[in-house]
Amino acid sequence: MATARLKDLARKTGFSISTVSRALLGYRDVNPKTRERILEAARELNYYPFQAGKQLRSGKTHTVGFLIPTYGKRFSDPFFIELLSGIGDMASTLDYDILVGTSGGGGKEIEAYRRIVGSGRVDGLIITRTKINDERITYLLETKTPFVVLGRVNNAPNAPFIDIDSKAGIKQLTEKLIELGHRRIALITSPNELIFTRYRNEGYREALLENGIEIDETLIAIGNLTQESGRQCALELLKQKNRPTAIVAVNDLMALGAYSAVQQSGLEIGKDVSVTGYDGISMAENAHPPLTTIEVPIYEIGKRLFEILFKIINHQKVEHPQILLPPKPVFRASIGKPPGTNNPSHTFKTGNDLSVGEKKIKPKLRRIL
Amino acid sequence: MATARLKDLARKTGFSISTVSRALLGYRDVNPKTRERILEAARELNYYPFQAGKQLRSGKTHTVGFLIPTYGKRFSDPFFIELLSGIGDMASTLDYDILVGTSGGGGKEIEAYRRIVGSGRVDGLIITRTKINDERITYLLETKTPFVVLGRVNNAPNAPFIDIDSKAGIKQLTEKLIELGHRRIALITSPNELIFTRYRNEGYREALLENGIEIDETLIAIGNLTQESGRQCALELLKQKNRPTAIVAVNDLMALGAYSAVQQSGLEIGKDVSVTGYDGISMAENAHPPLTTIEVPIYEIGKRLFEILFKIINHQKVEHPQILLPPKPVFRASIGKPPGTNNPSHTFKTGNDLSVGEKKIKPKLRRIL
DNA sequence: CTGTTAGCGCCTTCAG
DNA sequence: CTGAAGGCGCTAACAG
Repeated sequence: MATARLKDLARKTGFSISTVSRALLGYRDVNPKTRERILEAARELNYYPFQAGKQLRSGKTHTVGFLIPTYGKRFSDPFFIELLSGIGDMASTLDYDILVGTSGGGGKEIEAYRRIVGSGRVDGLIITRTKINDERITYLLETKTPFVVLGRVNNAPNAPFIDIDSKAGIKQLTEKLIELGHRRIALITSPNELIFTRYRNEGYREALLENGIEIDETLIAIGNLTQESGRQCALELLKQKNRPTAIVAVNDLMALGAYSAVQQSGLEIGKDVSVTGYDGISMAENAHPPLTTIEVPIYEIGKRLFEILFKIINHQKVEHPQILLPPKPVFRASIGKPPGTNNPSHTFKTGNDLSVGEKKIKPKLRRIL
Repeated sequence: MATARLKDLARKTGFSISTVSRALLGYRDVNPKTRERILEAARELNYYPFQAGKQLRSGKTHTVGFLIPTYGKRFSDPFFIELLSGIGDMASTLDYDILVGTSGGGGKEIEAYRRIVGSGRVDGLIITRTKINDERITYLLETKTPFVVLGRVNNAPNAPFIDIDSKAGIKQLTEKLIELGHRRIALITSPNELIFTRYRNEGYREALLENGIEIDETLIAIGNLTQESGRQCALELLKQKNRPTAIVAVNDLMALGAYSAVQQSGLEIGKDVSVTGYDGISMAENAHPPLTTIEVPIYEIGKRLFEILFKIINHQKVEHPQILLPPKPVFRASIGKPPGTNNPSHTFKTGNDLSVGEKKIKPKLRRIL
């Protein structure tokens, strides 16, 4: 019952190992009857080509690597499972596998990359959470290892990537808050070394400055992207005597953490304090009130990231190696006019999406019928 | 700049390939000076043994497999990222990698297992979301592939596993609701074919029956473990004229979905409707109000699952191959007395854990001082 | 159309 | 203490 190998198929069918191999690979110089018998035997014995042998010959692993970035031990952004699902589904469609690793406790992250690439375990890598002058990128370029980035990098102008224009995204959310009448708008942002922090901070700053609002550094808190850190940052922000009436968080998890802080402080989201996030994880939609955020089609992006990487690995031409998608803000009940405004505070109805990035025409037509 | 191989080290140091190999593996029959020179060269050239070559010789992949169970495309239970982090951290400590796959769209799940095992890509597997008479288990037993299960199986009495006694867990939560005065307690459960559904349903049924409450089948809804399905199940349940005053969901994600439904219906969680979950994901703690649930130390369990699998793979003795952990209920503000009771409805304070599984003595002492 | 042969990188006898 | 040789499973060039 041990797993079948070419040898076994050869013995069983009476042909040589190489004929068996050729038949299975679909070479044309094999007698159709022979091929049929061999395929039959392969099915019967549940044959799957032994990967290591194949790799040794071909140099291909049919595997791509993805290292889960971890900030501390209880890292659990659902974002990554969706990303992984997207990558995984497309990978399995194209008959690839995914090697997943973690930076593994205290070990240096780059070391994990060196090991995986150096030992020839993958044909390419998908990189996320890029940092300023990211050493992983430098290493992959040096070793000519194919890779694709979710997000952007600053040390490789030609690196293939997919990203959302998050500067524009955060800017739009901030502008919406300003439009609603907010002036004291806080920002819960991410560590400075992360590339995307730059873009998101910039969006916030631009929105304020263009509307004549001065940047108040005491309204800016730096979290580590976890829900708990969002809660703590928000608690600090709300402690101030002249507390903010709105909080812009750079990811949904921290925004949801801010929810806790607001409610814990006896305040109401969307009324006393408006909150926005970024990512569009499903928890955002189902939160109470539903969270205003930027929808990121992360499952789809995962698929497309893999497609790009696949093409690079197989030396196919990549039509668009650098994709910057427009942000898709979704305004929900987590934002409203600041307290002290006459008008009804809830501008957006619970559970009702008002997507800007997407044109929704169908519903209107339906109503007419 | 191509990756260094034994050949390169041999050329560089002037020794033969086999001497280099032995030096690197720490064999004692190598001249210390020789070894030093070889190790030096290895460091310099950034040598990592080529995995495929090693595997071909040794039969070991130093890799374990984990297939993400997907119910539909937007599956995103944060539970799995934490599990994966635990597995991954322990794996990297013991110098193993993880091969992750998805069932990949419509493809049969078992096919993915056959391919991964058949092609010799892994030394063992971690299995989750087991079904009744799970065919994966049958297959792994047949092929003598090492595996370990998160949860239990019904078709392999000796299969190594780690599980929480979820029957007892759900029972404790249900009993607590009964104790608070609830009589119409609904259940949002999972598909029947999942093994754990049995245990959790049983806990619910036992709690009711032992307290003289009849099972009302109209109070039982079956979801698919996603937040959205929890919301829909709860909506159905709350539509009834004689609506339930409490909802027991078999996982946190569905419980949080129920939150939406309750609030959408203009009701208040913990007051009009009590809700409990299961898993203890971080979103449960940060929800509003915080969710009563069973804490599952999933990161730790991931680590221990890998340890067990590691031992099985390496033919080490496993002291406790079957581990059933006691449930650890955490009562939070999502539950209270049913409406119409005189006493104040909020028995549990927001954000204050009242863990039963854990003895908390320190706080009391602190108060005395 | 089919079989023989060589070699990918590694480890491990076996000789010396 | 060191080197030569064989073979894990697979593919591809070559011979017939």
